[in-house]
Amino acid sequence: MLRETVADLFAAAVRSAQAAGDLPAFDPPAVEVQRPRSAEHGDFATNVAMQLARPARLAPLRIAEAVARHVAAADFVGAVTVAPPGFINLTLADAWLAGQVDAVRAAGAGFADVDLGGGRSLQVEFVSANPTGPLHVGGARNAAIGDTLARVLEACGWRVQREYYLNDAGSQMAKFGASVYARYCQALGRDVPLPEDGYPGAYIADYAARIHTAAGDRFLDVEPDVAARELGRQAVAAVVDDLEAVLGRIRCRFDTWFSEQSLYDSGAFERVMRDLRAQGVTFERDGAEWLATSRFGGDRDEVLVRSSGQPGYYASDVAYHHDKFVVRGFDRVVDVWAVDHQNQARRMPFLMRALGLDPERLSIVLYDLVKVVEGGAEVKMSKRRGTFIALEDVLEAIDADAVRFMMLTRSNEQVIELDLDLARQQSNDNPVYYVQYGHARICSILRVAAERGLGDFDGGDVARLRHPAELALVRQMLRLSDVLEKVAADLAPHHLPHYAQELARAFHLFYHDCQVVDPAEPDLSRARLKLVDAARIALARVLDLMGMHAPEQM
RNA sequence: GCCCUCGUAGCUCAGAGGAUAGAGCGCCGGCCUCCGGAGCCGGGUGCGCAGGUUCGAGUCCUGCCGAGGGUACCA
Repeated sequence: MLRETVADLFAAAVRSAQAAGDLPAFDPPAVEVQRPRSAEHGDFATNVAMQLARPARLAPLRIAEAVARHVAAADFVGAVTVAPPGFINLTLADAWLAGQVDAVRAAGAGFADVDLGGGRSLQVEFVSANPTGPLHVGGARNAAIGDTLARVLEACGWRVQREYYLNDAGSQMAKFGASVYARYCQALGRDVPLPEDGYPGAYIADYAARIHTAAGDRFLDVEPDVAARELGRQAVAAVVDDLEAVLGRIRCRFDTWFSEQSLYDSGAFERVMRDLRAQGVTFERDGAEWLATSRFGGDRDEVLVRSSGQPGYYASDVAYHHDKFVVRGFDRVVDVWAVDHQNQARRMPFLMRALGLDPERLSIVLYDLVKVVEGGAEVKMSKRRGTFIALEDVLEAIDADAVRFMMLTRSNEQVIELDLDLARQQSNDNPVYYVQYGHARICSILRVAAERGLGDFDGGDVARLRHPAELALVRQMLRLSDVLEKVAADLAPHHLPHYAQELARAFHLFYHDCQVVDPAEPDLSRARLKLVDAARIALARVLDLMGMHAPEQM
């Protein structure tokens, strides 16, 4: 926001310099504004003079000086300077910065909101792990990414719906049902072997036992195929209950749990197929029905209906995304998938075009795997093999906020290595506590202030805030909007925890340098209490956007 | 084989084509008669290798090396 204002200011300065004859006339390029790494270089910098050197045929430094002279006065502009090889640096005005403390407090819970979505609808579909067993830690990464993106996109003005796609159709489901059926029968003394390619995990027996408790042994008399299907259905319902519970523990909630099977039951799939056939983008080959994705940019065609008559997995993707965009009419959809779906992700744009939809409306967030190490060896995770680390078990050892922070801090493309032994040992070192401690410390200061007769500081005059540490803290708070824009634009939530640490650091530094509550200096105290209160708002906002608690005490 | 991602400090990781590449952990040494020491300060020649593009490359391109993932009428 502020960044754009600064860019506009520089762009106007370029035009003004041209109008005054200080620069030759030419079409100026878009002005790029960056945040300098070093504080000596001010709050914002532009390289526009370097970019102009060629068209203007002048030395960058000369151009920079000319543009800098034409930067209009504004309340937020403190100083405009020029530095070799041609940077124009802008420093925010101290008085304006101090004034932002009141602005932050006025904004309250909506602080740093930035309207990019304009109220348009957006669906974030995430987790969507197969409902055939407990959620493993990789699912926690998906959950942290998806939920945080949903929160950030809401803060960015999108009307967000959160969805979990239940893969409750197809062959995996049949194997799951057969596995539950086998365990159910075994528990009741019948020797029904686990299917060859069934699920070997011990939890299958738990679900069988739960169904037995609820429904008794009546499925023993039901024809096995029918019983397996029904037990599968009931087990999925139980799994979903468990998923909802464990996801709730890491503060993820879903608006809808969308059943894949419903696409077939409702006839939605057949309707989409009819549309595609009518458009002539399907064809028969080798007894299967294909979608001619190669006509839409794909390097191959995709099977919709297998020669067996069963729909392939691509069929579900087609029908499901048709439902999202055409039936339900989302303006945008963000799907959060693990990197092992990279091929599927690559094909999505072709699917969109085949449906007559703009591929830009669909974003796929691919994140890399969570590699779990325990006892010095990697634990290969596979539900089908029955070996995996359940999120639930991790949460026994590590606090939910710490788990989220860990999952969020790495960029999506990084493999996360989770050493369980190390994590258990070091969970108190998790940086989330540094951020939360800042928040708790502020709350403590506010309590002390009230005890010492400074509980009402609304009349404090922020103009008294001039200390470098005070202004540095304000500067950090004001960055949050930029961070949100960045997270939303790149669908990269990892910027948030990094920013949170910097914000907390700015607060701790300020706290170290400046006495907040000082009855001998009531006016200064009231001004600083306002600043501290604003910092509380900012810290609470960041923590909430990451789905973490902002404790008043620790 | 082909495709995708990654390779930055002892370890785990940030880094919006710009200025002197940062943080956490670990290690060493300091800091409160005062609002929470889960804090603060100091201690460091690390961008896998080789070319290229650019006024400027950790960042973009090519090749190589190393790690992971993907390459079905499986989901």
